[in-house]
Amino acid sequence: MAKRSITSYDVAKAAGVSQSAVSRAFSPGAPISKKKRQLILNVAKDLGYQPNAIARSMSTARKDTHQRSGMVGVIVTRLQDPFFAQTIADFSRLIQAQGWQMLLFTVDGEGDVNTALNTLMQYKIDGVVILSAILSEQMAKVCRAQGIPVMLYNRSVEGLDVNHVQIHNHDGGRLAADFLVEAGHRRIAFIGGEDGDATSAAREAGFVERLAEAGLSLFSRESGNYTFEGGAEAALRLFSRSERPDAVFCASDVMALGVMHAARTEMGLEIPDDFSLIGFDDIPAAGWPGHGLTTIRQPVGRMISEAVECLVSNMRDTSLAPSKQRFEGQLILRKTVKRAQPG
Amino acid sequence: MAKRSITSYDVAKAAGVSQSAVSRAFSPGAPISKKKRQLILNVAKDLGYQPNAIARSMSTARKDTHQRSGMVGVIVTRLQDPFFAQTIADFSRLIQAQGWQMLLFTVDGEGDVNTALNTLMQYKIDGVVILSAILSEQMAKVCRAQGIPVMLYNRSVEGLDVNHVQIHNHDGGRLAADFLVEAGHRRIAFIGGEDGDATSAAREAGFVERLAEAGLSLFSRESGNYTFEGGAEAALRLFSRSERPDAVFCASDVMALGVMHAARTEMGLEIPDDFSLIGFDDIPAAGWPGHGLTTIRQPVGRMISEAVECLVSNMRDTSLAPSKQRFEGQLILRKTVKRAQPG
DNA sequence: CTGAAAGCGCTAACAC
DNA sequence: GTGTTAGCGCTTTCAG
Repeated sequence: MAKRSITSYDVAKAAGVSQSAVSRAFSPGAPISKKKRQLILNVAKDLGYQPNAIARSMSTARKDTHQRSGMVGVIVTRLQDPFFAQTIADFSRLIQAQGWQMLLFTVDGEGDVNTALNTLMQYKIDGVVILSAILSEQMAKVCRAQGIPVMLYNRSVEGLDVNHVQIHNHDGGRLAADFLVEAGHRRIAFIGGEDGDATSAAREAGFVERLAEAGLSLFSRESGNYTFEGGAEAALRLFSRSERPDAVFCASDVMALGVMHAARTEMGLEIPDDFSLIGFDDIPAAGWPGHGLTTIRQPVGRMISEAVECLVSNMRDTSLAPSKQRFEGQLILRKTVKRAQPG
Repeated sequence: MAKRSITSYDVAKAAGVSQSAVSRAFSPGAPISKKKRQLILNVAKDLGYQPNAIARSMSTARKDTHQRSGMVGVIVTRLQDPFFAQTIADFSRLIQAQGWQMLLFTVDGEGDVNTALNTLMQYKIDGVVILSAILSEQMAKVCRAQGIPVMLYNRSVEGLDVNHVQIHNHDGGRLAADFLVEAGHRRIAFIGGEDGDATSAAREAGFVERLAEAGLSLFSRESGNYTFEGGAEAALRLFSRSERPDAVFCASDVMALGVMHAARTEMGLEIPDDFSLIGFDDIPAAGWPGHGLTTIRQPVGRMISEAVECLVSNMRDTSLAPSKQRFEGQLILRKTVKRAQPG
């Protein structure tokens, strides 16, 4: 039932000027006298006029540079995960500050990314960031063809020429192993995320590599599906065997906290007295005093601003070459690792 | 540098049909023969053509029903908060399933809501949901005038004729008080969210009301700013006085967990032996075994589907009257409340 | 069922 | 500076 909304023509008529004058009044730097602009702005405010971003985007489509909609697409899995929630929150603030809107798409599996991307592209987004999901070579090509910069966050794809920023997962795994080995642990277990997940696999590979250098191999391994419950269940399995690990490294903090809670509450085990525990990410809950989880921190703030900065410059100048940034994880010492008892 | 993207004209030419045929091929139910549609769809796929949602939205603007952009705006504060993260995650999935896209706007203070709404309206969103923030009467009027349905989630505004779904905060507060009183507690404290926050105030009011019926008044109160750290600090203040509470009710789980961790780790207090604790929301971490936080659960799943359903029907038929839904919180018994020691 | 043509609201040449 | 005009890509009458 809504009546037709107010257009620049309505304002023009009311202000006694041409429609293009109204357009100019709303375009910073357009050739128009101060006085006339002010008049138009006033009339516009009275009428409650706001330029139609959709129409604006339509008409700028003409330029050879691709259509600027002012929207960037964001594709994300597991938004309810604290790590991603934080990431999205930060990203949202920064991209807004740069004058872009965020079109958010939640996907369940990695396969949905293509669909998501297709849908987003129909909205003529100026760029897209993909959180922890993979981009098919074919879609990468499509994006390039359309001049849409892509930012892969927390994931990289071999041989794909797109921007990415991510933590150095392999090194992070090494860091964890190094610390555990130096602390004298010998029966070291690993709990990974979803099976086949590249991030988890890279953390594991680095971890195992460093273990091998110390003459050790993985004592046991489980999958925890990147969830609290998954971590807890993995712990139960790990410690139900006759031979128990003396240290556990988890591919994410959420899983590590699952291990911790299960250990204390369901298995009557003390951390770090009965075994040492290391996580990955450094989510807020890891630092809660009662948890004190030792972990590998991802510098989320710096990573996100790098990602935004990079994406923005690519959107402003689509001819820029993709940049690939890797950040080093930092070992955060808290209370869940101690020197192994000899024997 | 991107070349002009593929339009319906390109497809028309390649398929040897008119442009309008292409349009019809992509509009379900449009008058076109099966054979021709199939041909066009094939050609389109070969060319990598996808209809331009922006342009589509432009041209449908003509109808007297308001412009359908296929986007709904979402305005949110504190996205990093687990409760909101869960809410957004659920909302995102449901609204996508209904065929809408989500334009997400993060605001810092309540004052920014107007700005956010204005920006979103420039994108001609079909509807908007506002999470835990207030809507000015003036903006409500503007939305109505433009035929944009508004859904207030987790907040209501007296005398404003817009949709809302929320938890019954007052009753939730009563529930908490009732349980504590029945358990024999007498020195009962409250930790609120941000000062002046209506949600927290309503929970407190219900809480205090039930206390009064038992002949009690609030033993003490603090503000915890809806954060973990705020809750922890509030606890420190609460227990540094000579007279200590025997029970604490927090306006949110995050704050309650702050209290719990501070109590155990920094104050050497046991829960529930030294005092009882109740939270509000029932976020995932509340149920973690080591926490076992007794709390008032918000049925997020049901609330969100109600919100989406309501918003969607309002978007499909803008003449619908606003609906106001209130859900009852549910007391979840876990391990942080016990009968008070006599004396 | 089909093609031609008229817009949706705006920006950006283009003349004055 | 300013008004006029031609599109941006699409949907939807309107004739046939």
